[in-house]
Amino acid sequence: MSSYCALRDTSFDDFEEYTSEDSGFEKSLESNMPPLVQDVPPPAPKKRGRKSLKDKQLELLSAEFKPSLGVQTSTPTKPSSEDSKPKRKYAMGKSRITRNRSPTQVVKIKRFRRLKANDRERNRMHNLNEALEKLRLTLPTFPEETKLTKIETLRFAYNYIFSLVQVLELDDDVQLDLEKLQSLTLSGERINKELFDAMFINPPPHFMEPGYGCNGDFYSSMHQYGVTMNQPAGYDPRGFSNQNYQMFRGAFEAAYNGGAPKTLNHTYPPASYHHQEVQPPVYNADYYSAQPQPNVIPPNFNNPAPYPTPDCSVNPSIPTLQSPQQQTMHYNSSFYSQTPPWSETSAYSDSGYTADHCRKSMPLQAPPPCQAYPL
DNA sequence: TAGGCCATCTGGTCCT
DNA sequence: AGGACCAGATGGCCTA
Repeated sequence: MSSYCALRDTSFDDFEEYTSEDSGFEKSLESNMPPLVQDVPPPAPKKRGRKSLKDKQLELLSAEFKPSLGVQTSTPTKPSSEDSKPKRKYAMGKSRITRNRSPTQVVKIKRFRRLKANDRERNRMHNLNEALEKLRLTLPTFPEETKLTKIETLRFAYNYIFSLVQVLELDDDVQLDLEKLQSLTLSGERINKELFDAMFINPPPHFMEPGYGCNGDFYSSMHQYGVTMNQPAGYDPRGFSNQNYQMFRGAFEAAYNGGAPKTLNHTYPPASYHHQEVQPPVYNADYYSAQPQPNVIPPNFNNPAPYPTPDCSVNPSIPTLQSPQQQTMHYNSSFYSQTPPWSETSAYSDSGYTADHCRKSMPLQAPPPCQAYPL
């Protein structure tokens, strides 16, 4: 994990600690202030974002605290205990910053701490963005090479995980590759990215009509597209036809094969599962690279049963993964940008259908938090 | 040029 | 006291 810090760990406050009794505070700043340089090179040049004010500020501070030639510039050492003077007792109500400080000194100290906080915040955001980038790379790749925005990445990740869980929960008696998927038609329409988008991810607004459980969801979309849903007694919205299941399964397998990480070791199920008494086995990437295993059902809120232990090491059926370049499914940005309809903050809630409504009208459950690919 | 996206700064709050 | 976290503000870059 890369990180950088524009300011050294040597804090102004520590520095202040052993100069607090130095009447020549300004002078000590000049001679003892740690150099304000970057320890580590900054991240790669950014495409966006304004030019950092940090550099200007640090330049100013550096100039202000720049040691003159011939002046000791190494980090000053704290005087030994023998040399230390008796501790001064400070007036009540005075902070370490304000005591014995001129207004100018207080301003400078606060400014220095502010710059340190800025640096920490910047580094924190870089770490956050780095984690988001890992998530972005975990998702199916984009032939168009359009970088997902942050919100798109998060929304698509949620949908993607949800979809994969749904696939795993379905019956697993169909083997379908991408070619077969692409040869299928639905209502006389060849499956293309627009139809895929509309069916699975981003149903058009006019599909958002009451009557199909959670409006805007996958099943509603399929129904709107004329998909015949099996509706046996005790209607289960997941029991759609075999052909439509094939399309669903194949589509997400294609995405799955195109974007699943290949080399990382992961643990699964999520940490929340560890709260249960049964200790689950550790799954590796091969497990997730393999075809969904029959009778291997991840626990959800309705099915907290223990995980079976797949023996991937001796399973010869693990398929060869497609590289992202081989993936032929095409998605555009809108594929990723929709708030999941089961989300509490979904735009669908504006139409009166909230996540709570979805839960009541559909037995589908949101997937458990997935930690298969730790960031 | 407006709007989206982003990085950064900033002050407040909470926690250790 | 100081760090982590958060959200609002600001301004730069890019695109339609």
